[in-house]
Amino acid sequence: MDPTPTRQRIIDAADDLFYRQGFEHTSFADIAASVGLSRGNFYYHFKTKDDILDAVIVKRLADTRALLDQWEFAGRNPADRIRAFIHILIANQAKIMAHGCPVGTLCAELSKLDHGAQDQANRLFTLFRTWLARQFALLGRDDGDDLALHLLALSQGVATLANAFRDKAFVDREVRRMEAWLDASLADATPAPI
Amino acid sequence: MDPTPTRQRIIDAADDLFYRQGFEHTSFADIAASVGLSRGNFYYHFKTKDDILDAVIVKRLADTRALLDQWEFAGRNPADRIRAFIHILIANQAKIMAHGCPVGTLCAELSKLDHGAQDQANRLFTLFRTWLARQFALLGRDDGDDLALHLLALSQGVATLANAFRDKAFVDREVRRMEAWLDASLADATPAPI
DNA sequence: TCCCTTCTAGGTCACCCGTCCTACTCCCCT
DNA sequence: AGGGGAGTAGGACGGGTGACCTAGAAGGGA
Repeated sequence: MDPTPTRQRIIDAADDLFYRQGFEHTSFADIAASVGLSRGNFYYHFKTKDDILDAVIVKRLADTRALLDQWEFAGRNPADRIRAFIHILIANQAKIMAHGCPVGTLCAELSKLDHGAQDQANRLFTLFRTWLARQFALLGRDDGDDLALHLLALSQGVATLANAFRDKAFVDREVRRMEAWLDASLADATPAPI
Repeated sequence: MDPTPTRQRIIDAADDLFYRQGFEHTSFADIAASVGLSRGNFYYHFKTKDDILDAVIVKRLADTRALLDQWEFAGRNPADRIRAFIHILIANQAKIMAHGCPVGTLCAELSKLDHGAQDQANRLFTLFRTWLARQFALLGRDDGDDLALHLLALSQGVATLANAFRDKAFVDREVRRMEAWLDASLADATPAPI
């Protein structure tokens, strides 16, 4: 029998296609072909396209929470956990160079569409933000949220430029720069200049 | 008579709509309504939608070159010119919080669409990149391109998060951080940690 | 005056989209 | 054996899309 139910297979396929092609540019036919189902049958599982988007965002939120929990468990200290975050740029380098950051590009697209799911998608950012802020707070920084946003912004920008220039060396350089910045931030009692 | 020819008015309207709504989500009807023309008449000015996109990118390239030339002329030294770049985040703050960076969001969308105009759009990034790299080089840095990409990446990320969180204070903080980083980069003979 | 270029309005065309309906198959439960 | 729910296939629908055509208005030059 089928190990994963059809509904989940639809969500997985939509997740991947929304990432690679964008939400608006992905049609029911695309998802149907990817899953191997007939087009019209989707109505049984999802009433509208927005319902699929909601399900995809819920899945991404769950996946992200699981990822953060894993880092929380595996990292011996907050600094190592932050390094784990920085290293998604390396781990997902090929995908990021091909399609950008899944979170950033989705939020940007929904903003252009003035879509009602914007707030839900932005919660993906918030997940990383609060998690990073807590790690910095555990390191004794009282400006944890500020540092979290800064690191998040830099990684977003690296993803955007990596997508545009497809430059592997650039990503590697920026990752090293972030690691050096992290070390400097921890060494200083007072906040570093950047 | 009309001060600006119709073709230019179409390009201007498309430029604005592509920025606010995205390229794919903007239809001929949208542009026609914005300009005040009939729908079918577009074929006379532009054969295809891609032709309009090309014209919009050409216009943005020209506008960007003019902006960089203005900074080149007005800035007393390279450091002031780089500060002018940093301050577009303040000057265009409202638009950026509403719709993100025009360059970054366009390149990201064209990447998802696998559109043939990707390379042309990426030249917008290259314009800023080479200009910034030259300013850093004039300041005696031999890693001007690296610094240029870093500053470009950070400003892209700030635009992305500003669009998601609509947080004015965050943008102001990051601008101050960039200014402090610039000052530190100039003071050091050796490259700063970040 | 008449022509000819430039520009415009309005409409048509085929296509694809999201949505929705109905008939059918399969399989579990009684 | 038979009933019923879950899941599927295929197609129909209205609407919007980019693309395209044609008739005609406007205006300057010969």
